[in-house]
Amino acid sequence: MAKKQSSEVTRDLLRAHDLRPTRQRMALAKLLFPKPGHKQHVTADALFAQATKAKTGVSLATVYNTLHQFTEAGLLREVSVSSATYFDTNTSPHHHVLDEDTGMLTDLKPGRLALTGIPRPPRGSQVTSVDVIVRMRKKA
Amino acid sequence: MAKKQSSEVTRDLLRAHDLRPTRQRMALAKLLFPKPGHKQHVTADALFAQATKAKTGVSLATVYNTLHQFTEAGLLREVSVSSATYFDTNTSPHHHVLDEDTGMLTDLKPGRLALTGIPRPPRGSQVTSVDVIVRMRKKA
DNA sequence: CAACAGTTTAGAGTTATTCTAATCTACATT
DNA sequence: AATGTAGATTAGAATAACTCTAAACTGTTG
Repeated sequence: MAKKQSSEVTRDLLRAHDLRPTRQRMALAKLLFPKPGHKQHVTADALFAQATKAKTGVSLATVYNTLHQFTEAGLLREVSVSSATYFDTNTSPHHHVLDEDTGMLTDLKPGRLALTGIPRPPRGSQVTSVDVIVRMRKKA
Repeated sequence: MAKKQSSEVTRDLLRAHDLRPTRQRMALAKLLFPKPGHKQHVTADALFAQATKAKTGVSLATVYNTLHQFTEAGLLREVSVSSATYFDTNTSPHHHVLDEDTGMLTDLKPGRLALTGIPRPPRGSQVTSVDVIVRMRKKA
């Protein structure tokens, strides 16, 4: 049986990452890490919905705060790009570098970055695009 | 001197892609393709600002419509991911497949997809992340 | 040049996320 | 154990990037 991670374990996890074990963080951590090794992808909205269903008193703002705190602590990894969409007049396949400080997007010289092993799509589906975005930022 | 692409050339470009050469599309095409081979990245907002500065009467909605039409026509390539951010409890480096029909994000088996030739960041900068997102969708 | 399909538009609506500033709480210290 | 306070939470407003709607306009075809 998939037993829920104990409060004690969760508390220790938070403490180990310098996060005060508040009621809200405990609840969210239990949803995110029900047991060691359990992997999942979650959006802020989905997590908020789960927390709400579980009658945890947690606001959406707290879900966002917590997800970012957990990410900073290394408990989560964020997957996304700048929310803006760029349109590139270069229509040949190539990849991009995004300067997070300025928002500037530049092409990666084609051929420099190689990508192999793109999975075959299931029958009836097609790969619409493969985007590689290397994000760079000034050192703190 | 970098001469602006003539109206004639622009008109032909649009016609060749089954797009009526309206005043608005002509203006935007000239901004996007000032001369053959000129490559650039542009956001809807930035293009709208350019068009506005050039005193072209073009609405923001038209800029969006036009960018998408040009993309469908193959004149542009869109660079972005789903606007939502996902948080992944798997913090080890790996890449993702996004099912565009359902919004479901799944991990790519590590090792399957290999990435080589990631550029060295300029001094003082660091690579914050390298995201590879393979997008799939059901065939039309 | 009439007619209509295709296009444009202002402004409202949506979605995902961040901000604000007031309230609350964990916990180190008394 | 009570207290002080830095840290945390919250409701709701604000923002950003689009998308939608439905009315007005325009290229093109006959």
